[in-house]
Amino acid sequence: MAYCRPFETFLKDVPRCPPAAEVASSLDKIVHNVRAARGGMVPLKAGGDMIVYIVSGATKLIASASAGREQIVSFHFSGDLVSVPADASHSYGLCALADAEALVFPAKEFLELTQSDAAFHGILLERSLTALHRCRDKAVALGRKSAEERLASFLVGMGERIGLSARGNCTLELPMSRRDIGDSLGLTIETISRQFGSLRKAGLIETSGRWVVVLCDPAQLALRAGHI
Amino acid sequence: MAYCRPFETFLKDVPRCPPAAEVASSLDKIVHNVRAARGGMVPLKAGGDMIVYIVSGATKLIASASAGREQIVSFHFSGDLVSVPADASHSYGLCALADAEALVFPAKEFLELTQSDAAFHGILLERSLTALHRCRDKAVALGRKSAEERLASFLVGMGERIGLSARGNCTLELPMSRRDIGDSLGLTIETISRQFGSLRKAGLIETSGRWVVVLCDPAQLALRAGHI
DNA sequence: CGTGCCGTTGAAGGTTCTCAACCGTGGTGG
DNA sequence: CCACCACGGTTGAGAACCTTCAACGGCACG
Repeated sequence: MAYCRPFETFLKDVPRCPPAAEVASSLDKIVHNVRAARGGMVPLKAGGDMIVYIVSGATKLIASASAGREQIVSFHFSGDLVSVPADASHSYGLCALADAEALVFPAKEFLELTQSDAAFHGILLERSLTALHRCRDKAVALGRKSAEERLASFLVGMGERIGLSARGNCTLELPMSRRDIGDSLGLTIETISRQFGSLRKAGLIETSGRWVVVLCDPAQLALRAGHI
Repeated sequence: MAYCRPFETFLKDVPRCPPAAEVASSLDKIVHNVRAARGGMVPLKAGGDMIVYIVSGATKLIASASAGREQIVSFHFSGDLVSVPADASHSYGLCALADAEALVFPAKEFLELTQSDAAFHGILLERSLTALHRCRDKAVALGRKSAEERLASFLVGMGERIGLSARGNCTLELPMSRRDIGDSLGLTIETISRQFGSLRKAGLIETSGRWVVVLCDPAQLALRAGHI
């Protein structure tokens, strides 16, 4: 029964109110409980879109274009729900930034089984719209912003999602490498490094080691991010 | 009662099966029937996210970053459902490419009212996931692709959505200007023009006037688009 | 203490942007 | 009817930003 616990976390976390026992048990039948070590791919059964619930850890959703180029489409943390398409213009995969535990559902069955539960479906819709809005903001950054603006934008966004705010500043423990940040912002690691240096020199951030970043003035940083 | 017809189109087009009369009449109470002339903004009541159904015409969803830079996030044609967020990192607006007619719903009420209709909500979820997947593919293009690949990607995508296929080629009547294409691909009009020239010289497309593009070999074009 | 990975820094190069001029089309008015 | 203008698109030259290539530094691990 210990094997079951992540699924129970999922049931408690995602729907606003617990789904009918029947729905829960049907979902339990199609779920795959998986783990991935830091740097490894989250194993997704081939053949169809998947819905993945991140139980613990942190992950990146990677799209591969031709010629080995990789674009990180989004980062996901525990509690997030990710839709991973199988057939698209690019090939997608989910990769662990830190040791991760996830629940994998075939999307088609997942959506069919939850359809009877209006509240549950409502949550799914809400979450997918949030994901869409985030993806659009990312598209704006990739399409129209300079390297500095992209990094500022990234830091502000991460601050809002996983930062610890205190007295006007925000401390951030990034789970991803410079390379990951570059692959997410459409830039190279060198450019990321230089922009970190530039923001540091401007007094907007402080860094300590590879992972910790302090946003000294998030509002000012948001301005530099080109946000409205 | 003639005023009512777009709403009926919506009811017939969007849900797989007609919603309960009660749901339909509640939706009818919150809908705003709007029009926008070519080049004009689709009027959205301020104060909250909106869901817009495009009855006829063609539209672009624009995000404004600071300094007047504009990024076209997506194009939408008749039958499409668009979510327009009010509070985001950037300011969004819907603009008509051709004279357009649309139905505007406040998102919150729309989602609440349709929640009781499982099939309807299912469709909404499916459509928002499609939008998310398209947005991700766009993010890959903006983050990791050259100008030529972006344009090829755009043309292939438009071909799939609004092209007329015939004997291995695909004729496309674009409703948007070169500037719009540039704003969508994160490039300038000059670069768009040069890449059109380059694809024309390569024999992959033919153009006639401003609007008509023939994709001579869509498969080859998809290869140039850097698709997997 | 050596090794390997990640991050930083510097110099050269390339793709796209910016600026500018020119062309073709469609609409307007004399 | 045709000249004129406005607008969108095309083409060219130079500049800017980011990438590429390369070397170096620091931290973790064996």
